[in-house]
Amino acid sequence: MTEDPTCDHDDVPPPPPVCSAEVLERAAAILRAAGEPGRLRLLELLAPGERCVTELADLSGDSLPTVSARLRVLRGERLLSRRREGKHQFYALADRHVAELVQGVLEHAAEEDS
Amino acid sequence: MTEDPTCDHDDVPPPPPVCSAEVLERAAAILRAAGEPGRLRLLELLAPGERCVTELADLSGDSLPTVSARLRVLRGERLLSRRREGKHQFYALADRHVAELVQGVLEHAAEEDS
DNA sequence: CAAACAGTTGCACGAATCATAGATTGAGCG
DNA sequence: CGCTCAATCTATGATTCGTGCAACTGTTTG
Repeated sequence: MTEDPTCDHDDVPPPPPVCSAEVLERAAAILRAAGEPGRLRLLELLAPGERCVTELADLSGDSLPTVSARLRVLRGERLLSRRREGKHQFYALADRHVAELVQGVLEHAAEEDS
Repeated sequence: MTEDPTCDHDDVPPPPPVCSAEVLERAAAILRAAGEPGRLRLLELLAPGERCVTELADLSGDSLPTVSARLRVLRGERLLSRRREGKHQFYALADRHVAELVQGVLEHAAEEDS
């Protein structure tokens, strides 16, 4: 916690960038929401297009309350949008930004499968 | 868990994509590692270039053991690389993929600051 | 070799998280 | 109106996670 890092560096390379704490918290929340296998699978299933909850439960093989809870978290972080049609509730990825994020991490994980 | 989703869909829009469970788990682990404000801040601080642990502790304002633990998690998920020089341990982002991921989420979070 | 500095690790505690089951709301249909 | 299906909400229990404190490893210097 010293003001001078005590490092032998005479040339402190780049200045501290640091972005606001709120943005940091928001970004972390988004990552954490997607950082669970069950929820990430839902995002993957929604990549091609919207789905209703029952479909998602069927495709993922998880119980309906569980899927609903996962969707709730994802929507809470604004990663998903919701649309009502009859007695079905259709979920979809919120925007292209989300789609790219998911696709990016999935690719990266697939590459370094080692 | 019925074979037919019971939805009124006669045209099941796109076929299920689904990627392997291991890849899903890996990707989730990566996201979860970055999905904590403290660790995300470290990633942000490392974006311009490598830093030693003491520097990072000083810049972030957190205790040295805390920073070390955070770095340990990030390196465990292969988000960081480590280099030894004298009695200093230098950490850096593992590859450009990580840098893009961090930058992407940070931008997205900054935009929808609403 | 001993001292000082840079980092790491082990342990315990408090906090947040996730899955399960059961009750509940809400929308269509006979 | 009563029934059924779709989905969400509530409460509980187990687990994981992050941090602080202290002890320890490893490296340089006198």
